[in-house]
Amino acid sequence: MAKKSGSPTVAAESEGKPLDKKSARTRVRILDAAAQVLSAKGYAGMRLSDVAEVAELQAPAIYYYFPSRDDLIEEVMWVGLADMREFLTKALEVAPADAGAMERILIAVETHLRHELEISDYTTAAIRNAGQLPDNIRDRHDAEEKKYGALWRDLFKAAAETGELREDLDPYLAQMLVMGTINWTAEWWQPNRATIDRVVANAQSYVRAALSPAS
Amino acid sequence: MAKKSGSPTVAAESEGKPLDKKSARTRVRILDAAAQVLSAKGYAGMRLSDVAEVAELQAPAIYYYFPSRDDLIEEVMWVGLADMREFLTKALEVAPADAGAMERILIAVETHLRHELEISDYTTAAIRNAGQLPDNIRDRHDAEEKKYGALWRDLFKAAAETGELREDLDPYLAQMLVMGTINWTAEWWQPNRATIDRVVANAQSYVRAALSPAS
DNA sequence: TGAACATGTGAAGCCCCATTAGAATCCGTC
DNA sequence: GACGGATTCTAATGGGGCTTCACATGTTCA
Repeated sequence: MAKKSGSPTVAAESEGKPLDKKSARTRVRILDAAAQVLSAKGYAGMRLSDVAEVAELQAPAIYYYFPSRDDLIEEVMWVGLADMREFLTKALEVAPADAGAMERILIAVETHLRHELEISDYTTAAIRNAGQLPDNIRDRHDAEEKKYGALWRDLFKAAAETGELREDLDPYLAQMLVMGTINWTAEWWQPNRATIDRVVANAQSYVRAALSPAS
Repeated sequence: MAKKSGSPTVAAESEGKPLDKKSARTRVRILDAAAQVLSAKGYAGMRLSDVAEVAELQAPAIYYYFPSRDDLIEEVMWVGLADMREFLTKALEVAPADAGAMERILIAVETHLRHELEISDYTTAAIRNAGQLPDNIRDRHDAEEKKYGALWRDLFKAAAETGELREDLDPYLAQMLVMGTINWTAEWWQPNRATIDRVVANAQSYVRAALSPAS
């Protein structure tokens, strides 16, 4: 179940430090490692020694970059969602102006899936551990999750208003069912069983048919 | 996120011991408690002291019933899946003889959802922690999961053969997308947002439309 | 009643792991 | 080519949690 690590985007926010110094790169290496271990072992199962090993340094070095284990985890979880939201926002911005509500939903499906399956670790860490966080970390995560959900809610609201969503589906429930459809892919997808393109195509076809009124 | 505990069915297999003795009931109390804690805290986060508290006894007492923490967890995870499989098997057996392939899939959707949302803790524990188990526990779990997946695979195979599954969907991918649709409900459903009946109705409508060829 | 067996307890052992302390090493700059 | 900050290491500290052990309490049945 070991996954790829790469974290190309990783909203490099930090606190005003330059981004290309050796220091910054080490910080990212630690975050990547943490995402990988967190995704595989879960909140309580992630050990700093494991993270250190993946990041190729000694555990105490982590404290040079993060005040505590929980702070590191909080950052990973937050980046996972924030990155995803940024991705989706951008994707919707560049969508053709004449795209209908359903087409915008399908764009969101593709964006979410590609991000989830390609960038991966951060997102799967965020998804899998959302329910297991202690209260102190949960707050920032929940806030970010709400923002991401709001993007989707707007898409469904629009579809309901333009009649592109079947009447016998509750918009809220439909949204949750779609998010389940795509979130779950991270649990079963493996590169050797089907290409990402195939998964995206099938998921889009599936969602469009599930939501659209009979023509 | 605390959930209900109840474990009505709990395939009471054990090793030939009588089922109604005080002892057996205590054993079930411990299993129920473990399922609840496991579901909430994850594999590594589940503490025997938490389980003991929920089960209303002292932690060492658990060792009278289970050889180790891992054995207890293994049993919870296994029961979660085995119970579900039994449920689904029975539901398909009593299905009307003239039910089509699609109807049988919708029966499976309903059965899975009701079991997941009503019986809950065992299933959510099994679902959430499947990826975080150490190898020694994983084996029995994977084997059972494969059996459950086989039931679904047959349903989709049948639908593909009778033409009740759209041609542009890969049967395997379609199965995974449907299972995502329903598995994910455990992550967001709350009794106060929608009744189980509504969720079931929406999910069935969603899945049928997603899979069926345009009429 | 009392003897065997079934259940449950409290205290202690021991390993693992986050975290801290203090020193070593690297690296650019004067 | 050595000073100073940045970065990383090794070696301890301390608490938490699974597990064991020896004993208490309860229960069943002759």
